Amino acid sequence: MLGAQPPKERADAARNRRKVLAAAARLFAEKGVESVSMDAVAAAAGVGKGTLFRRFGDKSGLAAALLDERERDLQQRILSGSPPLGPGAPARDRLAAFFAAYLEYVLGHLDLVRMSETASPGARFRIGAYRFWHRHVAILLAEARPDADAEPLSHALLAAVSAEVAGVLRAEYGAGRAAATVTCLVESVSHQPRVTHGRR
Amino acid sequence: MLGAQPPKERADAARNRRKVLAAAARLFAEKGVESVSMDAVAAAAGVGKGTLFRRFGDKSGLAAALLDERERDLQQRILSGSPPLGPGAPARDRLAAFFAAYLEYVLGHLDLVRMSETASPGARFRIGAYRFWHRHVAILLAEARPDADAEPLSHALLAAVSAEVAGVLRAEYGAGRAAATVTCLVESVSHQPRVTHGRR
DNA sequence: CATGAAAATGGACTACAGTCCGTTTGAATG
DNA sequence: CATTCAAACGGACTGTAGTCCATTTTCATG
Repeated sequence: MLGAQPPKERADAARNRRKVLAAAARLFAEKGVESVSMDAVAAAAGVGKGTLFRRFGDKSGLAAALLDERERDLQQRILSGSPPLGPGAPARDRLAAFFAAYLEYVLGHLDLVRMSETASPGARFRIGAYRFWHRHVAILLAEARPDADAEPLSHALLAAVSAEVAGVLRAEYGAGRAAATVTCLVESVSHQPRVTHGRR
Repeated sequence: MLGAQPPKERADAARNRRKVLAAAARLFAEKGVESVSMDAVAAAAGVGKGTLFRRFGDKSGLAAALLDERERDLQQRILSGSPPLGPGAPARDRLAAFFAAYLEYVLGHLDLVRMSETASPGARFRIGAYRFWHRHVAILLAEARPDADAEPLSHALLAAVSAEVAGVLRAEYGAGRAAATVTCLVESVSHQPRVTHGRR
């Protein structure tokens, strides 16, 4: 009953998907993500434009597909790696570890991630991977700060490590201060507030 | 020595600027910001496309120009209004007040602000107004949390009230929880952390 | 292996942002 | 008022994202 739920992929489709991903990876590496047009990718891959868009939806989808492997790696380390990134450590520590690792991931593929987040408006929140990060953070946050509204707060924290923001932080202050800032933010939020009994 | 530093604006330029802003405001209100093209604005204003772009740079510039008045109002309330938004209140309270007011401003003009932030990549951080908000937050933060790196942290906090994030927060959780979340975030960050002497 | 329907293909087509440059206009000067 | 030239103008032009649909390919079935 389990198994190949998605009703298979036709042979020509698989072949073309590989051709496109290979061509896109090469072109992006050569000329930079920004300056490669979808026409150029289609031409280099030897497929029609329609094929390209049918398969990947838009430019952000193509970028997301290229990031997929790296993403899965980080997801695995979260789900079953060693603490504090993986299970076993206190929620606060796991949050800090996740944000540090995620920031490193984003900065390591900045242009691709930016493209995957900004090609179409709101793209960031529709990507499957974002749901995963959001869920992960929300669960940890609910544990570390049971008094807070974990789901929306998770969006708010993740905003600080979007490609645009992470890129500006590194460009203006350097990778070290960027990382320290994210850590500071996350630690500030993941501690229970002092009780503010009585006086305002 | 003070005064008209910018060497004046020619009469035709001023006339056209007014025509464009009026036409854009009308069209945006009628059809929604997203679905109005720059061609349509130029046609409705009765000016050429070149004029439109010469004056406003790009679509995000046009949106920013339309927001200008509302923005100045908020800036005035911050610089010389009554506390806690204006001067006089403790930094922590001013931060909370600013973020609440800014969130309300963003949500009140969501489409325009989104356009001003996302029309071109990185547009958000180049807009003059962003510099103002960033500076304001950084100064207050430096006072409330002298141990933190205020400038980058200010970017990180402002990320939570970008049009994209604010829009998602309201769409998914409603305006009330969105506001509470931003307040929670800001209050968490603007309190000195407990000293974590010794362990870990 | 023949067949036929669903899936995939490719490239012409549309719509839009943004550029370029020859022409027009405003206003400062004598 | 005539002259002059920098500033502003406008619309044709370019490059790109994304759509559409007539044609081709795959593969399950008999």
